Amino acid sequence: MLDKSFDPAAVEGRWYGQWEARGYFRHRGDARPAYCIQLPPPNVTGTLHMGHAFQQTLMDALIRYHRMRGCNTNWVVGTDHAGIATQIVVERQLEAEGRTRHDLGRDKFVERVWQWKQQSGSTITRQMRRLGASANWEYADTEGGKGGYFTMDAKMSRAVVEVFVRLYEEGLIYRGKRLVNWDPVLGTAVSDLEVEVEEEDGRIWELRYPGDGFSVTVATTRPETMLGDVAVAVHPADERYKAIVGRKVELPLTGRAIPVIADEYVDPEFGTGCLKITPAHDFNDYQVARRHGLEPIGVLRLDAHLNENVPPRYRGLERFAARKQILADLAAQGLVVSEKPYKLRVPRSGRTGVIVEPMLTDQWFVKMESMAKDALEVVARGEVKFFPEHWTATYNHWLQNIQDWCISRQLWWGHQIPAWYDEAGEIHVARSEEELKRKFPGKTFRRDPDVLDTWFSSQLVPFSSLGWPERTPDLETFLPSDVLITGNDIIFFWVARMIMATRHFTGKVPFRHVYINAIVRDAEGQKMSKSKGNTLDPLDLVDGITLDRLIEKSTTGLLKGEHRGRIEKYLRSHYPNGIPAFGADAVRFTFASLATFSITLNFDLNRCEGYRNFCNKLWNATRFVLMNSEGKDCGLDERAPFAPSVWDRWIVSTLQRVEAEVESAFAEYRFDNAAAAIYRFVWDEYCDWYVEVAKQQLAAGDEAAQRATRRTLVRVLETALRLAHPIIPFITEELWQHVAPLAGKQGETIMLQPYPKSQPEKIDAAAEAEVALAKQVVNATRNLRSEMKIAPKERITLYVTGQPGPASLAALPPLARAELRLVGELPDTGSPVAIVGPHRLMPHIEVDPAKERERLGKEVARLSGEIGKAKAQLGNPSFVERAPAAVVQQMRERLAGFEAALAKLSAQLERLRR
RNA sequence: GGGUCGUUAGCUCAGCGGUAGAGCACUGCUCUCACACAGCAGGGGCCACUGGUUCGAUCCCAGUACGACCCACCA
Repeated sequence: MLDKSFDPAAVEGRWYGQWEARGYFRHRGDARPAYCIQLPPPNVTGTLHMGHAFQQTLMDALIRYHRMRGCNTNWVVGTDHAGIATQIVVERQLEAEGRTRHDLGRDKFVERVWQWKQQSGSTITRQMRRLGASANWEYADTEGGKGGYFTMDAKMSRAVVEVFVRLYEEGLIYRGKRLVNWDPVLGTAVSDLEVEVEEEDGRIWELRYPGDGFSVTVATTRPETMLGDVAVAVHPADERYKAIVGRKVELPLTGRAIPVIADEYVDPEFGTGCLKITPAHDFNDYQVARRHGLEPIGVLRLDAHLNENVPPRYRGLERFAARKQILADLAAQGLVVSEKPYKLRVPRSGRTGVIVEPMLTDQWFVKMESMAKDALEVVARGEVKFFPEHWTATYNHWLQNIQDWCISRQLWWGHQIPAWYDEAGEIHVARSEEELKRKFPGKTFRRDPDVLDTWFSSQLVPFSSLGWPERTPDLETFLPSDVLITGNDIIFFWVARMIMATRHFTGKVPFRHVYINAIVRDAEGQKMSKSKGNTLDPLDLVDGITLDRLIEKSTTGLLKGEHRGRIEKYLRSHYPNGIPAFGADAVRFTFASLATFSITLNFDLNRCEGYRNFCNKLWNATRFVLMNSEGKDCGLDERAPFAPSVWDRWIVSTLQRVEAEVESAFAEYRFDNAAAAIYRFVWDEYCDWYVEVAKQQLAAGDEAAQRATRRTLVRVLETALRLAHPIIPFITEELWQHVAPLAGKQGETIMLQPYPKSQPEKIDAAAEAEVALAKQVVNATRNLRSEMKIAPKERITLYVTGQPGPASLAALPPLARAELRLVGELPDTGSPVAIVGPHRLMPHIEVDPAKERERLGKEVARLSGEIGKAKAQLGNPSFVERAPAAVVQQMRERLAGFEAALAKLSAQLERLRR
């Protein structure tokens, strides 16, 4: 016997361990069609946030759906070493101990990161399990941690080296001194994508550079870079400056003379039309200088302090201190023409938030042009499709304007670049140092200290996780995978690069579909952020949390103390009683219901509560069915007399439609529609109508009718559980264990049962039409009861004209609490009347004739209005001529229906007037 | 500067050429033998604005306003 209400904690605890232990999540080596999803590998030391929970819910729903549809499913999971992010975390730990990574040295530091990884590495995979993720944990898992692959484990690393070497051999990887974005705090290059440009309030200065008998005025937002100027540029067509092009000006504070050059890049309309050229610290200036054969002069050290190329006075100054000093010195010489507030776009490092400097350094790059072209083509050909489709434009735009990718990072945590330098400084790229030593006996080599951008290894995941470069059967079976579910923020970082890399190395696309999931916001549509206190921990929704604990959690580890008060206030007003335990199924159902093609998803706790209630509804419906079916004849013996009612046929028919609806919803990735279809069927149809009628059929029917009712109750429920399982796995498993035997089903788990398939032959249009009318009749009667303020418990006598069918006859007594009197004409009592299709309904009660006339008068007015509108439409000749015949016909029928109802009502009103 | 998405009931969102929908919230009445995490009934919308196309527009087109996001080299 089931408990009186659904207790998610008890149910969830029972199932996940068993599923995993019995190996249900694993792929098989058989001939069934393959279905594969690659999880975007979360940071190994990360914790689960709402975005993960959302994505994973969708992935798990698809995996479970396809597993039940008979596919050989393989949800490939793993974790990412997340170079910069992880290194920062460990460096902060060291900082707290008063040490830096340099105190430890590279080997010890890397060792320490591994320790941190071992210690905190399984958090996120544990959390995924709590949400029911049926991932293939043991797959691609060389560390035996049942957490999938790790991007730095031996197998994945081997693929990284292989890819690097091959690209180098193909001439697609090169090393060179280039201007790159430099994070002076981390001391590493970062890629364009890792730089976030924000508009900020700053200043702009105009500086005068004196020449012989003339001077030029240039504008700058970064005065400290003037020490590295190599020229002043003007537009070639600018009449004001034609005379001075080719002449020299003195670069103040340095005594250097620099030329005035002419270049198309300069906008003569902006400022004075003169532009200082600092090639070592500006991307545009770098290009200009190259065109004019000017050598860059770097003035910044890698830590963004001024270097030895500047006058002694400024050497060693930090960049902003230098700015101050330089401005003061220039002002003293009368060379600062103006200083104004200015909105400028400041490039900041995505990880540290520090202002990045363009810095001339030796770095490794990948040539992107040819691979990008191919990646554009496979999408254009439809081999990879985006959902929603408009993301294709974003993808295309980036690839059409792609720059070479700087892949080297001056970090310690990551894949060290497989390149060595011999004594002569010659570069050798090889699979290992041993290979080099065999090739060049006696030589000594020094390995390049740089590591690769984390995305360099992530981009290989679609094939490296399947065993590449070995030609494994899995590579054959599961590449391409079926769908990638990920956020729009990593279309460039990851999606595009996976397509390029996978195409290049395997000739295949990595996945056929890309579903770009919505960004999870809070209920008010605000971005979730720790400093606002509006983040939600998915597991707090599952398990519940008290207000005190929530405040404690949200305010520990904060950097800025002043946020604390605001966060606490937010939490107290939004969660005065903490968060109740909704359970994993409710959280999943909420995510599915909110998964429209919108760009954002506002996670509303009220919705979550509603879907917890839905789970409880399903639980109780099952409870009812079990109470009435266990130990009784549920029609398992096909030979026993069996008399299904029109309601029985109707619910089975409706089920077929819902099955079809869910199937197309999944095919279109419309999880919201799938969830809504299931919700409506279970609650609005099965519980609200079928179960209520079934009560009557069980109480009053003969043996054959009872058998048919039980059989229908049980089988429809059993099917609905399977239908809902991909979205709400725990509760459906628990309930299915009880229901399945009554439906004659065997099996250890619902997970491996076949998914319900719509059977069109079971669609019964006649039953549907009859039940639709019966519902209207019941609703109209209930409406009359409510309007007439008849007590809910009171049974009424109801006169009905028009020979009601069996569906109405069965439903009216229990659902409208009415004793029926079938009549040809209504008695002349002045009781209220409702008109439904061919029927007139009249509860036998005493009413105030005046009030009843008023009520009928309102209804007459409403109908007259509708008739007016319909007549106007049909009276319009161009409508009748041009609109499709079916639409016109529909309008005529509508009008006829209104007119018939109005005639009956008018007659009734007339009678009241007598 | 270029681009994408959005603006529908109090809130969060479906619908996308022919009678405006859901969940939650709200208002009544019911603790009725599966469920008060419930049942029944009900109120609530010039579908942002302005034009156009059409017999007909929330839906298609153009523009405007507001909002969100992405890309971009103006010192």
